[in-house]
Amino acid sequence: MPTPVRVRFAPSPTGRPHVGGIRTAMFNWLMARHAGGKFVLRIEDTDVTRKVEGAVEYIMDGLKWLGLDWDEGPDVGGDYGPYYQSQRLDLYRQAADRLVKQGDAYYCYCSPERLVEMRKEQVARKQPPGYDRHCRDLAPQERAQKEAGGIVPVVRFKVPLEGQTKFTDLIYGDVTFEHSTIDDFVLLKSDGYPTYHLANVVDDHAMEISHVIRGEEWVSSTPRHLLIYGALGYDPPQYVHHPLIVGPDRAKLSKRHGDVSILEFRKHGYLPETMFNFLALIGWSLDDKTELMTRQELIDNFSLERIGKTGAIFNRDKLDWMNGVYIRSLSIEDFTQRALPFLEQGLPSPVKRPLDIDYVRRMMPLIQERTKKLTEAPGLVKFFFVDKLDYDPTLLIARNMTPESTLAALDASSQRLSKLSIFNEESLETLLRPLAEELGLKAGQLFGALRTAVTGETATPPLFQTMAVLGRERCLRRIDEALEKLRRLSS
RNA sequence: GGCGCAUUCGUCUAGCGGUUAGGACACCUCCCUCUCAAGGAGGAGAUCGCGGGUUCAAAUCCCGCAUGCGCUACCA
Repeated sequence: MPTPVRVRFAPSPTGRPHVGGIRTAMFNWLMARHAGGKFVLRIEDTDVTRKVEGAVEYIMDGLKWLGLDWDEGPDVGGDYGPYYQSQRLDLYRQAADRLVKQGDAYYCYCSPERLVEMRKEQVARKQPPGYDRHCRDLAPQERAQKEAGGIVPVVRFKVPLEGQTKFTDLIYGDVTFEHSTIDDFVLLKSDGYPTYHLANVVDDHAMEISHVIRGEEWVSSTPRHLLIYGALGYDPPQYVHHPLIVGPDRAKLSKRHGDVSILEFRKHGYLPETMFNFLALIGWSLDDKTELMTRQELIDNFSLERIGKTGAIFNRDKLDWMNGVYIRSLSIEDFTQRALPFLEQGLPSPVKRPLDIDYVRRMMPLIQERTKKLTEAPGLVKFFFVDKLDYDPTLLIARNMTPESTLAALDASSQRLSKLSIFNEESLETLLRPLAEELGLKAGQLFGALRTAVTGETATPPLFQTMAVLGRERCLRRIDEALEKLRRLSS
């Protein structure tokens, strides 16, 4: 029987959840769900200096938003806890002690200053920087002396001087590293916390992780991990390194490329469905044509073999397009509910809150297919709410028209409109189309003038539907105001 | 500098010895049309990083080179 699939997402709580990290989590999650395995969340809070308050909540928030639920983790527990590395310090200490006792690791008393200096010299001499193994073979009395001097040592791994470590990555294939290129890295820091390398190995083993799916930035660390597994006598997991998401300059995507937190995307009006689908498609593909996939389709079809090998630029244009597709696919009620918070937030402050939900419901169908991001919604419906429209009066004058002809057209419209018995899309169309002809105008000319008069915009949803939602009173008042503007313009 | 990995339209990608190198976003044109969208139909855009091989045949296999990225911390 093959070992059960157990994968993990192991973020470091140093800030808001980066889309790259979330994509790593997603690949792990997809792997678990596809194989019927377990997805565990483990918090790697071993760097006290970079720890950010609230970061764990941000990370969980981001994961939950995308529906990446975990079977084991800090909040839900599990048989392999605790899931905060800061609560597993004994385990790392024991492992480090054992390695020292076995002769696979040693105490190092070198000061940070010495290490910096050493590296500076190495670089100056064009030597590869790396620990010079100063403390690797310290005599017992030398050690005692350092200890007596109050120096708290770190524990370093004793990397074999010769030989090589090979591994087969499920994406990149066979990778080989010469031991001579690996220096004696730190396992346990002087503050008693482990480094990533030690903690990662100890925990992945203890938690029976079957596949380590992580970013490509970790491939050069993998031989170190393998060396630790070997020294500890553990069987290593399968390694799966995936390519990174990069910025337009092809460098690893980071803060300096702008908003990279998954939470920012939510704030900017992207749907979780979009992000899920889009992120899955960066570096992974099903075939030569399928791009729009539901969460379930992604689970069903996911496979490690179809993850590519090259870093991908995050294509905002395509993200926006996809978000539009998902927005259009929403039921009108769903769309309304999702857009509502953005309207409450984004409409001009004089607009009374809470918003009149029935009124909102009537305009939402008009903007759904025009919305790419939920943040655009307020701008698209603003004219339904504001009292005074503020626009350039010359926008009222359509092509081949004058202030005078526009005035006449609007005036005629106003009179007819006030006498219209039913004020809906149909009746408006049957009234206004013939009117245009009667006035000797093209439909576009009359409608254009009315559009601007009634909305203050030149691009809006279809005129009759828009007017129907606005209602007769508002329309007539706005046409009056437009007439006023025109008169001021010509005088 | 060292080590590792990568390299197909502007971008994301399909391709796994024989294809007119396919699709998507963006772009352009046309249609629809009261504007804007959406939708439909087209178009342009890739000598598959470069140079050598192997082979009847290479984007696909091999070797060099170039370029890019990653790592090179008591950070992850």
